[in-house]
Amino acid sequence: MHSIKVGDFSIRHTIESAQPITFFGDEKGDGSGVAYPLGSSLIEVEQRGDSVAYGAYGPIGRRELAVEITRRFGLRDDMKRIYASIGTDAFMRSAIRNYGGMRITRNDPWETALCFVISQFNNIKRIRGIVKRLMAAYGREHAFSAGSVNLSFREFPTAESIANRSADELMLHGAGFRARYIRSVAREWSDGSGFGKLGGMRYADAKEELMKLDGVGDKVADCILLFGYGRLEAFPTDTWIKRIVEHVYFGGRKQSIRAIHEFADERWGGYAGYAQQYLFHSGRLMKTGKRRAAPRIVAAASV
DNA sequence: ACCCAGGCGGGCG
DNA sequence: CGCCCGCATGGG
Repeated sequence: MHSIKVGDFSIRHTIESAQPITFFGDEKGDGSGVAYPLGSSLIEVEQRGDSVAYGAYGPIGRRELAVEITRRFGLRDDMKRIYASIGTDAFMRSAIRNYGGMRITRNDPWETALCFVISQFNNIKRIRGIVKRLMAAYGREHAFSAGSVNLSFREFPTAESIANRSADELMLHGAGFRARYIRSVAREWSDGSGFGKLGGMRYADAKEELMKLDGVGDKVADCILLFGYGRLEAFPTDTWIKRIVEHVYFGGRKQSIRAIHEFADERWGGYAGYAQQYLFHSGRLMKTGKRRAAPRIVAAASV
């Protein structure tokens, strides 16, 4: 295990805020860490105080691993600057106080796309279940043994491996009416049309490009841009965010999605994505009354 | 038994 | 455009 020191970081709040990494990672019971597959390696991360310990099983090199951890958990984000930028009202400052250190994770674009296509009109528990079953069915399996340690895990399924499946087959894993969206997006993604270029495009253009996909609308496109491409100006507006923004900033008056986007852009600009995550997490925990919700262990790959 | 979930596409006025 | 509807499934 290697270790680095990081300030203003909470792996627990980051994981519990239900970003893509939690959809396929195996969380430690106390929220202090997570294990997740990256290609043919299994990455482990654990926080102890202000230091982050990490390690990996598999071929990933030490340098590559350090880059991965830093990127995946947004450890280069300037939180002081972000807090100052978005913490312009009491509600947001309270969210920052309660969940400070929560970062926007940077995940693989395809994996993010799949997770959030599945997320539509669905609940987080079931989203995780569906993703897990897809991983079990289509993810390449890897096994490691070193001394007394034996472990196996599966990769996240590639777009190609899902594109070849029929919608009917995908339904068997509980995907429901999203099965045809999953298949369609996987086909487009594996067609080599190159969603890599989205990283270099203007935000509005990249979003428009994503929304051409069958099953990707305004909200899912923003999730892919935020969590998959690190576009911090994206402001995914789901039912939670809509309710919270209406309640906190519009005195409970109903707003259109468009109006909420305009508001977010004007108020939080380039860090709207961070504002969204703090709103989402604090709002959701308030509603469910689970201010200190303990994460469920969804372990399949145990060490 | 019900109700709803990190929406989306399609059809309508 | 804005609104309304149906949608597979399973956990609470």
